[in-house]
Amino acid sequence: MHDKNHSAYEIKGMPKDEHLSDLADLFKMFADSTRVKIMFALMDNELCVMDISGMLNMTQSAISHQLKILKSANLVTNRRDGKTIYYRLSDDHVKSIIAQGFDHILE
Amino acid sequence: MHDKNHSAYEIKGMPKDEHLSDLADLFKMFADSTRVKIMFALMDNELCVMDISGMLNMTQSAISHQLKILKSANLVTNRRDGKTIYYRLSDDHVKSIIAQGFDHILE
DNA sequence: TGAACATATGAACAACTATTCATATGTTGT
DNA sequence: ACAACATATGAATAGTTGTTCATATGTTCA
Repeated sequence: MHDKNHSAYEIKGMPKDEHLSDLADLFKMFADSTRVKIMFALMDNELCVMDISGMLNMTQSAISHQLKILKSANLVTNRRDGKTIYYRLSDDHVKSIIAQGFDHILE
Repeated sequence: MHDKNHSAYEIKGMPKDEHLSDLADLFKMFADSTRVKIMFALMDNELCVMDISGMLNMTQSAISHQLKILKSANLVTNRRDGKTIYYRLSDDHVKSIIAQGFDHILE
């Protein structure tokens, strides 16, 4: 049976559109394999752009663009040391989100 | 070897490209606010297409297309009861992935 | 069988996105 | 100041994706 008089406001526990949009935006960051690879690479150590570029066998520009996107989402931060800029994950949520994703895949 | 795909596999602890692609594909499912809303709506009860369509104030077609995508990713399943087809989440990973995402946002 | 209902589907279009290429910015050592 | 290096950035492009519209499939009941 279904109730035709349901309105959006009657949905229990449904967060506001704004929050659901933010949630989707967060997952967008993990929805590209290049970005996932970058985050995976940053799990253990901080790395500079050329390190990542070499590891993933992709151009410096492509990596730099993606790092900018990840930084704008506050998933990575960086520090400058001379000419080199080292990137690292900003917090442990990144690790746990990726780990949880793998849990789902490897079952 | 200077095989283009070889270098990525030399990274310690870096899963294979195929798995990282699967991971990104999984997160793609959560990277659209319509799909997140649908999954959220299915957290408590199973619902038919028109229920969801009404809740989200979107066309039946749009919801049906997205449900097909979610089903192809094995995130939802369905059962037919007469004319109506009820959808539900296929497992609890969906809930925990969304919950983890919210943890990150609400801090 | 036919009408009403519930859902699925294909094509088309607009919006978005990741990469490439060329170039700019910023840093170090000479 | 200049050359070499490391990274950032803007524009262009190709590929992807979500929604709409029209229509098809499948089910129930009279």
